[in-house]
Amino acid sequence: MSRIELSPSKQRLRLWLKLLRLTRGVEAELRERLRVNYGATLPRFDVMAALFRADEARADHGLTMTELSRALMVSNGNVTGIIERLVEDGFVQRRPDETDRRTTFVQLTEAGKAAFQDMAKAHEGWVNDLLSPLAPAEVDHLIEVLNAHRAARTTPE
Amino acid sequence: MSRIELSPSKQRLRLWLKLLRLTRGVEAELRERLRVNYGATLPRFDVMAALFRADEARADHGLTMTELSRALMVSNGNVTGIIERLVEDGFVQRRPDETDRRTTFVQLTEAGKAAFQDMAKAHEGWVNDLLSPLAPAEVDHLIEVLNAHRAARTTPE
DNA sequence: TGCAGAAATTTTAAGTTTGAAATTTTAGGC
DNA sequence: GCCTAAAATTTCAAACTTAAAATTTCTGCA
Repeated sequence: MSRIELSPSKQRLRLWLKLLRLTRGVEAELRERLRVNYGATLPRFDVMAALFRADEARADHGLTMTELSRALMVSNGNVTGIIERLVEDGFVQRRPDETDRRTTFVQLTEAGKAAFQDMAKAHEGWVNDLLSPLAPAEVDHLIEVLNAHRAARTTPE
Repeated sequence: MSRIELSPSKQRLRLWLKLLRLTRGVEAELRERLRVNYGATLPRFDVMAALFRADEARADHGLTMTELSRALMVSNGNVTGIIERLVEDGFVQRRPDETDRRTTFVQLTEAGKAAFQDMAKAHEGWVNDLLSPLAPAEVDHLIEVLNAHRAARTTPE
Protein backbone atom coordinates (compact mmCIF):
# COMPACT_ATOMS: atom_id res chain seq x y z
CA MET A 1 0.00 0.00 0.00
CA SER A 2 2.98 2.30 0.30
CA ARG A 3 3.22 4.88 -2.44
CA ILE A 4 6.24 6.29 -4.13
CA GLU A 5 7.09 9.77 -2.88
CA LEU A 6 6.01 12.34 -5.45
CA SER A 7 7.05 15.97 -5.78
CA PRO A 8 4.56 18.55 -4.47
CA SER A 9 3.98 19.59 -8.04
CA LYS A 10 3.09 16.07 -9.16
CA GLN A 11 0.90 15.59 -6.13
CA ARG A 12 -1.05 18.73 -6.90
CA LEU A 13 -1.50 17.49 -10.45
CA ARG A 14 -2.75 14.17 -9.12
CA LEU A 15 -5.17 16.00 -6.85
CA TRP A 16 -6.38 18.14 -9.72
CA LEU A 17 -7.14 15.11 -11.87
CA LYS A 18 -9.02 13.50 -9.01
CA LEU A 19 -11.01 16.65 -8.35
CA LEU A 20 -11.90 16.88 -12.02
CA ARG A 21 -13.03 13.29 -12.03
CA LEU A 22 -15.17 13.77 -8.98
CA THR A 23 -16.88 16.93 -10.17
CA ARG A 24 -17.44 15.56 -13.66
CA GLY A 25 -18.99 12.44 -12.26
CA VAL A 26 -21.28 14.31 -9.91
CA GLU A 27 -22.20 16.84 -12.58
CA ALA A 28 -23.04 14.10 -15.06
CA GLU A 29 -25.32 12.45 -12.55
CA LEU A 30 -27.00 15.72 -11.59
CA ARG A 31 -27.54 16.64 -15.24
CA GLU A 32 -29.11 13.26 -15.92
CA ARG A 33 -31.45 13.50 -12.95
CA LEU A 34 -32.49 17.06 -13.78
CA ARG A 35 -33.21 15.99 -17.32
CA VAL A 36 -35.20 12.88 -16.43
CA ASN A 37 -37.15 14.34 -13.53
CA TYR A 38 -37.67 17.93 -14.63
CA GLY A 39 -36.71 18.19 -18.28
CA ALA A 40 -34.20 20.80 -17.18
CA THR A 41 -30.52 21.33 -17.89
CA LEU A 42 -27.69 22.10 -15.51
CA PRO A 43 -26.92 25.58 -16.90
CA ARG A 44 -30.54 26.58 -16.57
CA PHE A 45 -30.63 25.30 -13.03
CA ASP A 46 -27.48 27.24 -12.19
CA VAL A 47 -28.90 30.46 -13.59
CA MET A 48 -32.14 30.00 -11.72
CA ALA A 49 -30.24 29.27 -8.52
CA ALA A 50 -28.28 32.49 -8.84
CA LEU A 51 -31.47 34.46 -9.46
CA PHE A 52 -33.25 32.79 -6.58
CA ARG A 53 -30.43 33.55 -4.19
CA ALA A 54 -30.38 37.16 -5.35
CA ASP A 55 -34.10 37.39 -4.84
CA GLU A 56 -33.75 36.15 -1.27
CA ALA A 57 -30.96 38.61 -0.52
CA ARG A 58 -32.75 41.68 -1.89
CA ALA A 59 -36.20 41.11 -3.23
CA ASP A 60 -36.19 44.14 -5.44
CA HIS A 61 -34.96 44.02 -8.98
CA GLY A 62 -33.00 40.83 -9.65
CA LEU A 63 -29.55 40.79 -11.18
CA THR A 64 -28.00 42.44 -14.18
CA MET A 65 -26.64 40.27 -16.96
CA THR A 66 -23.12 41.16 -15.92
CA GLU A 67 -23.69 40.25 -12.27
CA LEU A 68 -25.15 36.98 -13.44
CA SER A 69 -22.25 36.08 -15.71
CA ARG A 70 -19.77 36.94 -12.96
CA ALA A 71 -21.66 34.95 -10.35
CA LEU A 72 -21.63 31.89 -12.58
CA MET A 73 -18.15 32.49 -13.95
CA VAL A 74 -19.30 32.14 -17.53
CA SER A 75 -19.01 34.53 -20.46
CA ASN A 76 -21.56 37.28 -20.89
CA GLY A 77 -22.65 36.04 -24.30
CA ASN A 78 -23.40 32.70 -22.76
CA VAL A 79 -25.87 34.11 -20.26
CA THR A 80 -27.79 35.87 -23.04
CA GLY A 81 -28.75 32.58 -24.66
CA ILE A 82 -29.72 30.79 -21.49
CA ILE A 83 -31.84 33.70 -20.29
CA GLU A 84 -33.49 33.87 -23.68
CA ARG A 85 -34.70 30.30 -23.38
CA LEU A 86 -35.77 30.77 -19.76
CA VAL A 87 -37.80 33.81 -20.79
CA GLU A 88 -39.45 31.80 -23.55
CA ASP A 89 -40.48 29.23 -20.95
CA GLY A 90 -41.89 31.89 -18.67
CA PHE A 91 -39.45 31.26 -15.82
CA VAL A 92 -37.59 34.54 -16.08
CA GLN A 93 -38.50 38.11 -16.94
CA ARG A 94 -36.33 41.03 -18.01
CA ARG A 95 -36.81 44.54 -16.69
CA PRO A 96 -35.06 47.62 -18.01
CA ASP A 97 -33.08 49.86 -15.67
CA GLU A 98 -34.89 53.21 -15.65
CA THR A 99 -31.72 55.21 -15.11
CA ASP A 100 -29.27 53.31 -17.33
CA ARG A 101 -30.56 52.05 -20.62
CA ARG A 102 -27.56 49.78 -21.13
CA THR A 103 -28.54 47.63 -18.21
CA THR A 104 -31.13 44.88 -18.09
CA PHE A 105 -32.32 43.39 -14.83
CA VAL A 106 -33.33 39.77 -14.84
CA GLN A 107 -35.41 37.97 -12.25
CA LEU A 108 -37.41 34.81 -11.72
CA THR A 109 -41.14 34.92 -12.34
CA GLU A 110 -43.44 33.32 -9.78
CA ALA A 111 -43.55 30.25 -12.02
CA GLY A 112 -39.75 30.32 -12.13
CA LYS A 113 -39.46 30.50 -8.36
CA ALA A 114 -41.88 27.63 -7.89
CA ALA A 115 -40.12 25.50 -10.48
CA PHE A 116 -36.74 26.24 -8.96
CA GLN A 117 -37.78 25.47 -5.40
CA ASP A 118 -39.08 22.16 -6.59
CA MET A 119 -35.84 21.29 -8.31
CA ALA A 120 -33.64 22.69 -5.56
CA LYS A 121 -35.18 20.40 -2.98
CA ALA A 122 -34.45 17.36 -5.11
CA HIS A 123 -31.03 18.73 -6.04
CA GLU A 124 -29.96 19.04 -2.43
CA GLY A 125 -30.95 15.45 -1.84
CA TRP A 126 -29.03 14.28 -4.88
CA VAL A 127 -25.88 16.12 -3.87
CA ASN A 128 -26.17 14.73 -0.38
CA ASP A 129 -26.56 11.30 -1.88
CA LEU A 130 -23.69 11.60 -4.32
CA LEU A 131 -21.34 12.96 -1.67
CA SER A 132 -22.57 10.62 1.05
CA PRO A 133 -19.28 8.70 1.14
CA LEU A 134 -17.85 11.83 2.73
CA ALA A 135 -18.52 11.85 6.45
CA PRO A 136 -19.82 15.10 7.96
CA ALA A 137 -16.51 15.69 9.74
CA GLU A 138 -14.65 15.30 6.45
CA VAL A 139 -17.08 17.62 4.77
CA ASP A 140 -16.48 20.29 7.38
CA HIS A 141 -12.74 19.84 7.07
CA LEU A 142 -12.86 20.11 3.29
CA ILE A 143 -14.89 23.29 3.52
CA GLU A 144 -12.25 24.75 5.80
CA VAL A 145 -9.45 23.83 3.42
CA LEU A 146 -11.29 25.27 0.44
CA ASN A 147 -12.09 28.44 2.34
CA ALA A 148 -8.41 28.90 3.05
CA HIS A 149 -7.63 28.25 -0.60
CA ARG A 150 -10.08 30.87 -1.73
CA ALA A 151 -8.77 33.40 0.77
CA ALA A 152 -5.23 32.83 -0.47
CA ARG A 153 -6.24 33.17 -4.12
CA THR A 154 -8.25 36.33 -3.67
CA THR A 155 -5.79 38.15 -1.42
CA PRO A 156 -2.53 38.29 -3.38
CA GLU A 157 -0.98 41.05 -1.26
CA MET B 1 -16.36 33.81 13.16
CA SER B 2 -18.62 31.12 14.58
CA ARG B 3 -20.95 29.57 12.06
CA ILE B 4 -24.49 28.42 12.48
CA GLU B 5 -24.75 24.65 12.69
CA LEU B 6 -25.94 23.26 9.37
CA SER B 7 -27.41 19.85 8.62
CA PRO B 8 -25.06 17.33 6.98
CA SER B 9 -27.13 17.63 3.84
CA LYS B 10 -26.74 21.42 3.72
CA GLN B 11 -23.05 21.14 4.48
CA ARG B 12 -22.53 18.72 1.61
CA LEU B 13 -24.36 21.14 -0.66
CA ARG B 14 -22.10 23.95 0.53
CA LEU B 15 -19.06 21.81 -0.16
CA TRP B 16 -20.37 20.94 -3.60
CA LEU B 17 -20.81 24.60 -4.51
CA LYS B 18 -17.31 25.37 -3.29
CA LEU B 19 -15.83 22.49 -5.23
CA LEU B 20 -17.63 23.64 -8.35
CA ARG B 21 -16.31 27.15 -7.87
CA LEU B 22 -12.77 25.93 -7.40
CA THR B 23 -12.73 23.64 -10.40
CA ARG B 24 -14.46 26.17 -12.64
CA GLY B 25 -11.95 28.82 -11.69
CA VAL B 26 -8.95 26.59 -12.25
CA GLU B 27 -10.38 25.27 -15.51
CA ALA B 28 -11.03 28.79 -16.79
CA GLU B 29 -7.46 29.76 -16.03
CA LEU B 30 -6.01 26.62 -17.62
CA ARG B 31 -8.16 27.09 -20.72
CA GLU B 32 -6.99 30.68 -21.05
CA ARG B 33 -3.32 29.75 -20.72
CA LEU B 34 -3.60 26.86 -23.17
CA ARG B 35 -5.25 29.16 -25.66
CA VAL B 36 -2.77 32.02 -25.29
CA ASN B 37 0.39 29.94 -25.16
CA TYR B 38 -0.45 27.04 -27.45
CA GLY B 39 -3.60 27.91 -29.35
CA ALA B 40 -5.09 24.78 -27.84
CA THR B 41 -8.34 24.03 -26.05
CA LEU B 42 -8.96 22.11 -22.85
CA PRO B 43 -10.92 19.26 -24.48
CA ARG B 44 -8.15 18.75 -27.00
CA PHE B 45 -5.58 18.69 -24.25
CA ASP B 46 -7.63 16.18 -22.29
CA VAL B 47 -7.93 13.88 -25.28
CA MET B 48 -4.23 14.11 -26.02
CA ALA B 49 -3.44 13.41 -22.37
CA ALA B 50 -5.55 10.26 -22.42
CA LEU B 51 -3.88 9.09 -25.63
CA PHE B 52 -0.43 9.88 -24.29
CA ARG B 53 -1.05 7.95 -21.10
CA ALA B 54 -2.35 5.01 -23.10
CA ASP B 55 0.71 5.12 -25.30
CA GLU B 56 2.97 4.97 -22.26
CA ALA B 57 1.06 2.05 -20.78
CA ARG B 58 1.02 -0.07 -23.95
CA ALA B 59 2.78 1.40 -26.92
CA ASP B 60 0.88 -0.65 -29.44
CA HIS B 61 -2.33 0.53 -30.95
CA GLY B 62 -3.75 3.46 -28.97
CA LEU B 63 -7.32 3.56 -27.72
CA THR B 64 -10.67 2.87 -29.27
CA MET B 65 -13.21 5.66 -29.47
CA THR B 66 -15.26 3.98 -26.75
CA GLU B 67 -12.29 3.62 -24.41
CA LEU B 68 -11.53 7.27 -24.99
CA SER B 69 -15.03 8.50 -24.27
CA ARG B 70 -15.20 6.39 -21.11
CA ALA B 71 -11.79 7.59 -19.91
CA LEU B 72 -12.84 11.21 -20.32
CA MET B 73 -16.41 10.66 -19.14
CA VAL B 74 -17.88 12.38 -22.17
CA SER B 75 -20.35 11.14 -24.78
CA ASN B 76 -19.12 9.09 -27.70
CA GLY B 77 -20.38 11.56 -30.26
CA ASN B 78 -18.37 14.24 -28.54
CA VAL B 79 -15.10 12.40 -29.01
CA THR B 80 -15.76 11.99 -32.73
CA GLY B 81 -15.63 15.73 -33.33
CA ILE B 82 -12.58 16.43 -31.21
CA ILE B 83 -10.62 13.60 -32.81
CA GLU B 84 -11.67 14.85 -36.23
CA ARG B 85 -10.06 18.22 -35.59
CA LEU B 86 -6.97 16.67 -34.04
CA VAL B 87 -6.56 14.49 -37.11
CA GLU B 88 -6.88 17.54 -39.36
CA ASP B 89 -4.07 19.16 -37.41
CA GLY B 90 -1.88 16.08 -37.74
CA PHE B 91 -1.73 15.35 -34.02
CA VAL B 92 -3.72 12.14 -34.10
CA GLN B 93 -4.14 9.26 -36.50
CA ARG B 94 -6.83 6.64 -36.82
CA ARG B 95 -6.11 2.98 -37.47
CA PRO B 96 -8.69 0.35 -38.27
CA ASP B 97 -8.92 -2.81 -36.21
CA GLU B 98 -8.04 -5.69 -38.53
CA THR B 99 -10.31 -8.15 -36.81
CA ASP B 100 -13.31 -5.95 -36.03
CA ARG B 101 -14.33 -3.43 -38.62
CA ARG B 102 -16.60 -1.59 -36.19
CA THR B 103 -13.64 -0.47 -34.13
CA THR B 104 -11.26 2.40 -34.80
CA PHE B 105 -8.03 2.80 -32.89
CA VAL B 106 -6.79 6.27 -32.28
CA GLN B 107 -3.29 7.33 -31.31
CA LEU B 108 -1.03 10.35 -31.16
CA THR B 109 1.30 10.96 -34.08
CA GLU B 110 4.91 11.88 -33.33
CA ALA B 111 3.94 15.51 -33.81
CA GLY B 112 1.06 14.97 -31.42
CA LYS B 113 3.31 13.45 -28.78
CA ALA B 114 5.80 16.28 -29.06
CA ALA B 115 3.09 18.93 -28.88
CA PHE B 116 1.49 17.25 -25.90
CA GLN B 117 4.70 16.89 -23.94
CA ASP B 118 5.34 20.55 -24.44
CA MET B 119 1.93 21.51 -23.16
CA ALA B 120 1.93 18.96 -20.37
CA LYS B 121 5.07 20.41 -18.86
CA ALA B 122 3.55 23.87 -18.77
CA HIS B 123 0.22 22.47 -17.62
CA GLU B 124 1.77 20.78 -14.59
CA GLY B 125 3.38 24.07 -13.62
CA TRP B 126 0.11 25.94 -14.00
CA VAL B 127 -1.81 23.46 -11.87
CA ASN B 128 0.91 23.60 -9.25
CA ASP B 129 0.67 27.36 -9.34
CA LEU B 130 -3.12 27.53 -9.19
CA LEU B 131 -3.30 25.04 -6.33
CA SER B 132 -0.30 26.45 -4.51
CA PRO B 133 -2.43 27.79 -1.64
CA LEU B 134 -2.88 24.14 -0.70
CA ALA B 135 0.08 22.96 1.36
CA PRO B 136 1.61 19.59 0.42
CA ALA B 137 0.23 17.99 3.57
CA GLU B 138 -3.25 19.23 2.72
CA VAL B 139 -2.85 17.96 -0.81
CA ASP B 140 -1.94 14.50 0.44
CA HIS B 141 -4.86 14.54 2.83
CA LEU B 142 -7.28 15.58 0.11
CA ILE B 143 -6.05 12.82 -2.16
CA GLU B 144 -6.68 10.33 0.63
CA VAL B 145 -10.20 11.60 1.17
CA LEU B 146 -11.00 11.52 -2.55
CA ASN B 147 -9.57 8.03 -2.86
CA ALA B 148 -11.87 6.87 -0.09
CA HIS B 149 -14.78 8.60 -1.78
CA ARG B 150 -14.08 6.89 -5.05
CA ALA B 151 -13.73 3.51 -3.38
CA ALA B 152 -17.08 3.99 -1.66
CA ARG B 153 -18.82 5.05 -4.90
CA THR B 154 -17.45 2.22 -7.00
CA THR B 155 -18.03 -0.54 -4.47
CA PRO B 156 -21.74 -0.41 -3.69
CA GLU B 157 -21.92 -3.89 -2.15
C1' DT C 1 -27.00 -21.09 -41.98
C1' DG C 2 -29.88 -17.31 -40.75
C1' DC C 3 -31.23 -13.87 -37.87
C1' DA C 4 -32.19 -11.18 -33.67
C1' DG C 5 -29.83 -8.46 -30.70
C1' DA C 6 -25.68 -6.31 -29.09
C1' DA C 7 -21.72 -3.39 -29.84
C1' DA C 8 -18.85 0.52 -31.94
C1' DT C 9 -19.20 4.42 -34.15
C1' DT C 10 -21.12 8.44 -36.63
C1' DT C 11 -24.73 11.56 -37.50
C1' DT C 12 -28.08 14.86 -36.13
C1' DA C 13 -30.52 18.45 -33.62
C1' DA C 14 -30.54 21.31 -29.89
C1' DG C 15 -28.21 23.58 -26.43
C1' DT C 16 -23.99 25.35 -24.15
C1' DT C 17 -19.66 27.84 -24.22
C1' DT C 18 -16.11 30.87 -25.51
C1' DG C 19 -13.70 35.00 -27.28
C1' DA C 20 -14.07 38.69 -30.23
C1' DA C 21 -16.52 42.09 -32.71
C1' DA C 22 -20.36 45.17 -32.90
C1' DT C 23 -23.90 48.11 -30.73
C1' DT C 24 -25.79 51.16 -27.62
C1' DT C 25 -25.44 54.07 -23.82
C1' DT C 26 -23.15 56.48 -20.18
C1' DA C 27 -19.41 59.13 -17.88
C1' DG C 28 -15.76 62.33 -17.59
C1' DG C 29 -12.56 65.67 -19.19
C1' DC C 30 -11.98 69.83 -21.76
C1' DG D 1 -21.82 71.15 -24.95
C1' DC D 2 -18.54 67.78 -27.40
C1' DC D 3 -15.86 63.77 -27.71
C1' DT D 4 -13.30 59.89 -26.31
C1' DA D 5 -13.15 56.06 -23.36
C1' DA D 6 -15.49 52.88 -20.63
C1' DA D 7 -19.39 49.92 -19.58
C1' DA D 8 -23.43 46.65 -20.55
C1' DT D 9 -25.15 43.86 -23.60
C1' DT D 10 -25.89 41.31 -27.89
C1' DT D 11 -24.29 39.13 -31.99
C1' DC D 12 -21.36 36.02 -34.28
C1' DA D 13 -18.45 32.11 -35.63
C1' DA D 14 -16.37 28.21 -34.05
C1' DA D 15 -15.96 24.64 -30.92
C1' DC D 16 -17.83 21.63 -27.47
C1' DT D 17 -21.52 18.72 -25.46
C1' DT D 18 -25.34 15.79 -24.95
C1' DA D 19 -28.99 12.37 -26.00
C1' DA D 20 -31.08 9.99 -29.42
C1' DA D 21 -31.35 8.02 -33.92
C1' DA D 22 -29.07 5.78 -37.64
C1' DT D 23 -25.42 2.82 -39.57
C1' DT D 24 -22.38 -0.81 -39.82
C1' DT D 25 -20.52 -4.90 -38.09
C1' DC D 26 -20.24 -8.70 -35.10
C1' DT D 27 -21.99 -12.58 -31.93
C1' DG D 28 -24.64 -16.15 -30.35
C1' DC D 29 -28.05 -19.22 -30.83
C1' DA D 30 -31.84 -21.87 -32.87
